[in-house]
Amino acid sequence: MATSKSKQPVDTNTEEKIRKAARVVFHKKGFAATRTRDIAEEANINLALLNYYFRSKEKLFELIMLETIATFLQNMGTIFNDENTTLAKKIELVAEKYIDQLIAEPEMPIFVMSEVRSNGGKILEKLPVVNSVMQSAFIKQYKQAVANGEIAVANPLHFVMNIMGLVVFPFVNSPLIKKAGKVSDAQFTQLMKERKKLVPVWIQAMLKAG
Amino acid sequence: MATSKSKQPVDTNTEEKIRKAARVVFHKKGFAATRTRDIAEEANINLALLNYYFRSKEKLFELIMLETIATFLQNMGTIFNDENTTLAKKIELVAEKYIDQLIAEPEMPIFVMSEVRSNGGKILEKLPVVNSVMQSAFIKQYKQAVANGEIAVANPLHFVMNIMGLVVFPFVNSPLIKKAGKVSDAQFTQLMKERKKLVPVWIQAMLKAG
DNA sequence: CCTGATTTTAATCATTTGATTAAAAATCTT
DNA sequence: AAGATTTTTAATCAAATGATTAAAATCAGG
Repeated sequence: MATSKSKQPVDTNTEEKIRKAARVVFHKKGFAATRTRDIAEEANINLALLNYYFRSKEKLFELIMLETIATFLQNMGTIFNDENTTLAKKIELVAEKYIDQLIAEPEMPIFVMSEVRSNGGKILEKLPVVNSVMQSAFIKQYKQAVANGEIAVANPLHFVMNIMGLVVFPFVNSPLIKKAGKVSDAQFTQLMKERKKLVPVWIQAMLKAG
Repeated sequence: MATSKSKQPVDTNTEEKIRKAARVVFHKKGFAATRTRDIAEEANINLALLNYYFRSKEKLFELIMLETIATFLQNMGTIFNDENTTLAKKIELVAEKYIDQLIAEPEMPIFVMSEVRSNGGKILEKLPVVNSVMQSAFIKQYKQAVANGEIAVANPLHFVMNIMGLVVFPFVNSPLIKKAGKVSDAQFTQLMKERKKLVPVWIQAMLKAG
């Protein structure tokens, strides 16, 4: 039976190699379009080892999916729930950190969104964190600002959708944007870096309008 | 051989029934997760008829995909290229019509985005329209406004990404938003209707900031 | 180095799935 | 209505794919 306390060097640890390969392939092609043979090839291992270490394609997939979402939520959660930063500062931090993360791993959101869809949203049940988003310090500060008359649109959901939309959408549609805008990969990355500063400014302008 | 000039009533036209079923199933599950048997079942036809009328799953899929994108581009294209409306009016119209369209067919964008991804963007080659987006009246008016000093951010790509992001993102992430925001389907639709008025206001506020 | 446990491999299964075929049924033409 | 054409059906194929198995190779402890 496979355990995680192997004594081999990390880069030759088979279990780890498979997990990393699975992450790459699943992120790129999604669950249905991925064949276990694709993962085996990416990991340079015998196909049977995939089942030896992870039982099934489904199990391996669920592991990768939960790992992917958890990493993301963890990063954002620390920003959202910091009691010592202002709302404006949180917006800056979210835009900056999130865009950095997406530059490093641009396929993440479309992967998650696609699978949540085909999954009928059932995966979200396994993520209790989702339920506490609206109780975060971030949202409390927003509501306070609304009460103070500093913000025009009362519903914080619009606010969250706006930030996420401005940050995530370009990455999810990068092929279209590159094609329509005649933009190279490097230029696209440059545009995204610009948005790290622009999104907070835009969000502030939106908060006063509405 | 199948022709399109059948004399049967439309709702019993087999070719049409298959196309509509294929649209439903492909939109919901994507290419890879869709089995031709799913489509046959949805259309209530014998499996072999799918190949009889459309040759292959790939051919049928490409038809649905191009049809889906073309319908969308056509609707947006008429708004974008109307010489007789102001930039502000175009923004209002795009938000309103696009959101209406997405309320009616919320799976459309995630379907297109997923497949463009797994396709490596090759489908975009078959859509020459994509290349002319940046030559639309919409973009010309934007550049003019920048020249007049009415708009702070010079690059119209940011502008397009912002509108699309604000409009499309909520639909693409509706399962997450409904779960995290504890929002029912009806409430979600109501939120989207609110955004028809809000998005143009926000965009105007953003244009002045920057 | 021997022995038992663990890991890896090659071969093979069983099922799923896209597609085809030949015959039957329905429709059209004259 | 007869004969030809088109459409539909049931059965089946072949390839792809997730998974298993039994044997071989490797490793760890004594």
